[in-house]
Amino acid sequence: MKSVRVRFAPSPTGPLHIGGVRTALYNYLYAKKHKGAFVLRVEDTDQNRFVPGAEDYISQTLAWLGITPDESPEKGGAFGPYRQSARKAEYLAHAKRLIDNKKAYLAFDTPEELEALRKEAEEVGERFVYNWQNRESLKNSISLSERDVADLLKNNSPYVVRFASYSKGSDKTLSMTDSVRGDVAVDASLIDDKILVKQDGMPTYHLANVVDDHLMEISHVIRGEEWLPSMALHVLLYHAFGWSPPTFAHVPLILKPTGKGKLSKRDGDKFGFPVFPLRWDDQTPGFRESGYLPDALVNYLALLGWNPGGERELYSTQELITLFSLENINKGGGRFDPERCKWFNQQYVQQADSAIIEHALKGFLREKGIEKTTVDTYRVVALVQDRLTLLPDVWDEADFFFVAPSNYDEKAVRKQWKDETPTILAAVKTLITTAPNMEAETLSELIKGWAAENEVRLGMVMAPLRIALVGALRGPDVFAICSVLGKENCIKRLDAAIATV
RNA sequence: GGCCCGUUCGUCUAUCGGCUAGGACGCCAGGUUUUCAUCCUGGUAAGAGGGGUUCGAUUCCCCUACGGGCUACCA
Repeated sequence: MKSVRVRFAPSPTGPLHIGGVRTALYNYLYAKKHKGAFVLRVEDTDQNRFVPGAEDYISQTLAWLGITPDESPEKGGAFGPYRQSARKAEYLAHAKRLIDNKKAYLAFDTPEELEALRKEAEEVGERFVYNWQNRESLKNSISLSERDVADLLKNNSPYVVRFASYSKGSDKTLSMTDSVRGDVAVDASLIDDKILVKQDGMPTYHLANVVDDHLMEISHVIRGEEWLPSMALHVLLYHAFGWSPPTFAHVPLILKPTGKGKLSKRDGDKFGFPVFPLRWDDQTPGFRESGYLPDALVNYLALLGWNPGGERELYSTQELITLFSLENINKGGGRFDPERCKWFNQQYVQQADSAIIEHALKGFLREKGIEKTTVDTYRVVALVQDRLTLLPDVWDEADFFFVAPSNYDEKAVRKQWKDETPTILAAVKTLITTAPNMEAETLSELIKGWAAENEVRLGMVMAPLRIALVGALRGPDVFAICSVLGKENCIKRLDAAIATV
């Protein structure tokens, strides 16, 4: 049994899309499950669309998510180079091999000529297809005499290399198997003569992809559904080279939350959720900047389009590896559901090591210019962690620990602030001042005891106390807040509230 | 237009011929918390339509509808 080698092969044309992230994840899970290799190969054969920084973005994303490649441009490996631009000679040699075997040919038709033919066909309601039916009447090394071809080459006439995908007499039906979809049959005579080498001497995706997958000994090609239509072409190419094709698995697309089509950047802007893993180009924040935990994203993405069966929702990456299988990938496209994604994050944030939350909190303190504080951030985190969904929520939940209220929630005051409130708070202040310690339990007993003794309804104490300390009716247990705030802070805030409200 | 792929609650999904169609998100209601959130309990809601095959179809086959992808000297 051949060892498992899979690859993730993105083009560095911009930030990695969330669908691409999931494809990478499935590749990773499959590789790890079978103790195989996960290869990152950069497909930068289109010089026009190349975007600087995109490759770096891809590796950073994979690193952040913990789906790190075993072989990559950065890391190297036994099958390098891993950047297609560095493998040009390999592709040209293979193209030549095909030409020598009459499986490919030189085509001299200019883009303008082809455009004209397309237009012509369109006018009669048809489509121009460059294939076995007309290749002998077009300008190429099959139709032209050897002499004409030699002349054209001598004159440096630009040309491309085309694949003679189908020729008269070959088998028309091509039966293939896809691990996700099962048997797929295609009429080979309908496939056009795809360009293998462009005028600029660079290979197209199809050539480079097939050559590399073979040379890199890729056993399973797990890629997006958008490639399903070219599976037949690729299989034909493998045959033309005399190679046996790898196993294919085409994963469904990720669709926008509502409406039609694929998930796009606009959807994120519209609904207010990230669509890119990391921030790109100072634009909208990515999942990382929005406070998503990598494991949560991985968990959500894994289950969007794949399911091991059963009723569990939460899986560690290790469990995903153990359970993963190509056959359990769904056939239909799935909508990205921001709410559900958030729920996964909430689950992970609540289970997270509190140091992660504390780190986020300290980031906010730095950002707000709060250099030193008497408040213990560790204790704050313990109090607010289970109230968080996204990491930045920590500030919304804990801000009042570090910044005394500058105003008091009007509605709360109107409802809770009575004539006798200042007197009650003054008494509470005395109790806190003279308390033997600042344990929440001690304060609770002290204040509740005082209220009972003096026949003051507890509600008359608790709500105003909370308003005085927090500025509104929100937050964790009020005695816990007192405890973490410390004696001095409590007294200051009580004084301020009594004076201002 | 042509080719290919798909279709179970609003959304993600379980079911691999026996179903009172299960779980999760969301939403609604109740409880806990003298606040808010968390949390707990309950509720809401689905096999696109039509033909077959079968004792029996969500499950297998066909047609239609709808959705998606591809149709570049882009990947």
